[in-house]
Amino acid sequence: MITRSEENYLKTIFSVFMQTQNNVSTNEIANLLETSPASVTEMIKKLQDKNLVLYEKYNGVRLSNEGEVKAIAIIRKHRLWETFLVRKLDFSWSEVHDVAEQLEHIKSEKLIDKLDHLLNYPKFDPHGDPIPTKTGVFNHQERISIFEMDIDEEGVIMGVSLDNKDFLDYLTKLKISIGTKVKVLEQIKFDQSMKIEYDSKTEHISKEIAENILIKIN
Amino acid sequence: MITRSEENYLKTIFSVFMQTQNNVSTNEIANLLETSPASVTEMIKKLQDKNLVLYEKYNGVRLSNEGEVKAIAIIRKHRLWETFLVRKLDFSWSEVHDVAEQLEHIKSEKLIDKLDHLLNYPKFDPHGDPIPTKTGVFNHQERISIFEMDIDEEGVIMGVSLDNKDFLDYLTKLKISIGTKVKVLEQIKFDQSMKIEYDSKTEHISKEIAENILIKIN
DNA sequence: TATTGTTTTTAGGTATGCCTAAAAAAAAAT
DNA sequence: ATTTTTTTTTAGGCATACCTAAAAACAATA
Repeated sequence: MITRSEENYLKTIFSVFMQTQNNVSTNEIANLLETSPASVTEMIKKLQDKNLVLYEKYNGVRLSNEGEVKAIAIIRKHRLWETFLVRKLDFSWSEVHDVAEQLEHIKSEKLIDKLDHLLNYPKFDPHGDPIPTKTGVFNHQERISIFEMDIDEEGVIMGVSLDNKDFLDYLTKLKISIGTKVKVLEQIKFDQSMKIEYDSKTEHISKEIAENILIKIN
Repeated sequence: MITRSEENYLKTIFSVFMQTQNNVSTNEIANLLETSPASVTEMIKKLQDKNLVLYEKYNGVRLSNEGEVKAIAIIRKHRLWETFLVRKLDFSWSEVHDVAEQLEHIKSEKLIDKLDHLLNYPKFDPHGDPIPTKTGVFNHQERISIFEMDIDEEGVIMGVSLDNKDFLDYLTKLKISIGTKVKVLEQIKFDQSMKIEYDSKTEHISKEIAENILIKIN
């Protein structure tokens, strides 16, 4: 049996590795899970004993194949629950994270299959992140942030890279959501903020906002 | 913060007290929770420190008002989740227990309110047990078992008093469900089994089955 | 290369929720 | 009323998942 805590470690290691493609450091895991480096070392050893991670002292950690399967299953559950909360229970996209964080640990294969069916096998969650299939396949969509777009370039918003309530609430206030068509009008040198156009209006967004809104590429 | 384990103790104490109206013994809790009496004593002390139970050494335990509110909230969650699983995810009534046992511990008032709304504020769960309202009010329905009925007496099935997979699967096989009208035809002295009539057919059921099917009274 | 600074690990503790075995209290039987 | 049996509690341990402080390893810089 895999514990809730172990599941959280696997999820964290998976998502950092996805971004960096490098072994994940003890410190980084400790920061993300808001725990001490010492606790992380201890837990990693436990995960190693269970063949869920590959670990060498002082050299970070990565998931084993088995660990990756488990991590993807948790991510699948998290994203399906988020989709359920938004679509069926009228949660806003800024409210779903904490609840999904709990629901993702419920153990029942049947439950998650039925949920998937109820939602009609969604490919993306409310934040635009891909929902892996039962067999662990991600529907990958190349995305870049608005910050990386060129002047006059256009794109369609496909997701966000930050799951923070204030950020998401602000986007809602700006009426920016998945599917919105945007065009970059100007980039201000001084603070790297940007002027963008969408829904026939212009808005001025900070660098931090621009960096965390993702648009489709190709 | 109340832990998952504490919640399970409260739930158990509540349901035993409901049936017996007496202080609940250490041993009984231990049996129901499949733990040792020593662990129960220890936990009860912790619950006492949190003012969730009233406890005197060697004299059993009962819930405080605060503990009862908490217990009812958990039962509400459990029964709403069971209703959701059956109505929305096509679980059979024999499959819901274990999953609901996990889901009942999810902490989110909003989640449960929304679920209640989605299900249109159900008053009874799939086993015919009342679902307390948000304010803790039970919709009480007087029920007796088929075993307690007299010969030629008729009634409508309102629920079951046993949440056991084999039992519920057998009822499904017999096409006995909530709402079914039944009439007692005969009671066999020897083994106290019964002949009953429903849906224009007769069936022969054991004492144990008859005891666990509940019909409406008055 | 030696020193300084950072990261990681080890060592030793804590709270939770279990356990077994033994002691104490209560209940039942003689 | 005393003995026996049952129930409950206490005492001492164990695993999980955290912690802090100190030691060890690694990385960066003079």
